[in-house]
Amino acid sequence: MSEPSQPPVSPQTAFSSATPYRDVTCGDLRATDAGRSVHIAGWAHRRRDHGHLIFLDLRDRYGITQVVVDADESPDAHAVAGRVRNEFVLEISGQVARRMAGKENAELETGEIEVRAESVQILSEAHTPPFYVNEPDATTDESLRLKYRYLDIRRRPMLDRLLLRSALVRAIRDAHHRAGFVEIETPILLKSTPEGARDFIVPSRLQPGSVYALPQSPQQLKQLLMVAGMDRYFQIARCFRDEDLRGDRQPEFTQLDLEMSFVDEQRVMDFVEAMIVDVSRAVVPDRPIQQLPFPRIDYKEALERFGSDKPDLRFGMELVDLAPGLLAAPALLAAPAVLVAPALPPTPAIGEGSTGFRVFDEALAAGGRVKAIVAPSMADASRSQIDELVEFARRHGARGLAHVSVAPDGAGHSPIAKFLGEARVAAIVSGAGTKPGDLVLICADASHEVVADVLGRLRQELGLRLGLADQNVLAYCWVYHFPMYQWDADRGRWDATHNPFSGVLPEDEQLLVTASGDPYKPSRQDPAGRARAMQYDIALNGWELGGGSVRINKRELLERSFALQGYSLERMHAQFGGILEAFDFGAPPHGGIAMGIDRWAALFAHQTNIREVMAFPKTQSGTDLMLDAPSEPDPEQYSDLGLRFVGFDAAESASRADAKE
RNA sequence: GGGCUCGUGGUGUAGCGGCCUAACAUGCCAGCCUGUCACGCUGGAGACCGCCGGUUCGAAUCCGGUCGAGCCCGCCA
Repeated sequence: MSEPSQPPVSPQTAFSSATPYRDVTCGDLRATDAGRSVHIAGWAHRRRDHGHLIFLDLRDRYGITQVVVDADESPDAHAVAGRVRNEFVLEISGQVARRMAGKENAELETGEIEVRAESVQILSEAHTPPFYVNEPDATTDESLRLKYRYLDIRRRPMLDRLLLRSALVRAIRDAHHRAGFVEIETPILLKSTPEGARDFIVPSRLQPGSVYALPQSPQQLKQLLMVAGMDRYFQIARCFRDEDLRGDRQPEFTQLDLEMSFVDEQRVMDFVEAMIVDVSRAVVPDRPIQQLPFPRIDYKEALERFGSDKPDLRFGMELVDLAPGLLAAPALLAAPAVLVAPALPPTPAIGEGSTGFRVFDEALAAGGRVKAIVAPSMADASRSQIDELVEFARRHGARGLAHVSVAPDGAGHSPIAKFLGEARVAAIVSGAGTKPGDLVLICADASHEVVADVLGRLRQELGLRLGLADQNVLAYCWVYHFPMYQWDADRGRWDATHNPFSGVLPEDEQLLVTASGDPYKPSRQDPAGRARAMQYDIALNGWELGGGSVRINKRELLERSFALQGYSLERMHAQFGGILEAFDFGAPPHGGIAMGIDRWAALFAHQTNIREVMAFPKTQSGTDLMLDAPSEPDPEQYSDLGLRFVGFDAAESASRADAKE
């Protein structure tokens, strides 16, 4: 084998920072350089004019160097320096000198020296910037920052985040090359896929009437690369989804996409985990990883304990099932040892018991749950704070949110105590594992999903609000064994929860059948609803960082799975013919993952918003304020494409027409 | 598609029915200043309060609409 593992190092690429305009950068000079004659260039960060003496702070990406212009030493340079304003681009030549004793600036890397200017040349003048380029901490309206992003990037915080992102991508590449992965680009002009997010569409000029779609991810292509025998592939891939934006979602974003052949779930997770550890240690060496190996949590357990499939493990506050204690309470007053054990899913034997509170009883009778989280030290929450939490719960589908506050003496107090009675309130206080001063927040609903979702979101929100999460810790965890499908009642079929090609756990393979016996007549009662996928998500500090699966590589199984998802054979071939045919030519077992680089970079940079780690992001309404995109196309562009612009919807067109009259 | 918040000199904020001929800080312009580093001192210019309409004797301030930005729900296999 003659596979080059490392590219040869060319001496030409060890490129010095010297250029015709400079010998050194603004971050290079130290005390040992005193006496050197240097050329240096950069932006005027700040000017301090003392009359005969002018100080210029010269800035570039690498640092800031103080330049002194003395009217006696160099009158010409002094005259030019008098005209300099902030953000002018300058080229300066002079002598490096140690600063006078006591005048060093410990804040600057170059603070021991200064450049005594012999000449100052203005390479480019500059308007007064629309915000403070030289005060990086000054709060600035984000739309201004986006409109003048090139100025925002001159500031240290944005610059540092882009450098961090560059380091992240580099570390990812290094880790993959070390493990024998091949980096391969896949097309941006692709074919539309019917499922999932809305596609961005690009009309074809050479095939009038046809369109390309931009990839939502290179999913099928990476599987084809496995069929092609590439064995280990990765890519830093740009992906596109035409959905509404959020702080953690942009219409175009970057994924680390990888796929491996001859693997099972464990093997993929093992590699990805090792890669993540390497990358984290390389990029943010000061941030401790909470637990190694990463916890691997079954999907059902994650919902049961944390109410989330991307739990933030930096703090506890796990969900507690109150039903057993409530139902048992009147008879025997407390059995906390049993109640604390959180993880096991089954609801207690219901039917005869009552909690005394109708809302709880109805939820349980309908097969639902009564669960709680304990908010530490929130017993003294004000009425309006509680109301806000109730409102939060309602917004996420709960009908309400009950609470019990624990007094200093350990007694529980609650507006619903009159229904529950003392014994049951005591059962909640002890069963939930409270301490005096805690607040128990209780959600009951006929739907376990609603209870989990509401309490999971409350947990995350309160965990951050109460400062329970260590901002420095990286708590990675795996969540795996997701259900294969969820029932789509509107369309009467099963939807892949993740990816239509995800494989089923071998022991659940026999569940991929319908109750009706006809594979093309799925129903809610199908055993398929219980099937678990070879699917795993990686979460970091409560964010979904990525997800993947081991794929189905057997044609027969793929057809069964697609049938459950409502695909006739014809439609399956129309949509996925290429990959299906490929599978007939020998597809190895394979699996992989895709991870959100933007989110990863944001978390590394302590940001809650991926725009902060993107050079040129779009606003929430999908516009680029700097370039003013999107914009109306030229009519000629339509005719080339065989398109005609029919305008906005009827109502809007009418109102526009009215406006013109 | 929906809910909430915000929009006042270049920037960040204050003002929230008459005291506003709109305040403060910073920036900008001019002058002075030989050791500053958020230099300092003196003086000056700069906003009709996002836009449109309404209520009122009177609107930056209240109401409606609209535009823009943000957060959230829906959406995001």
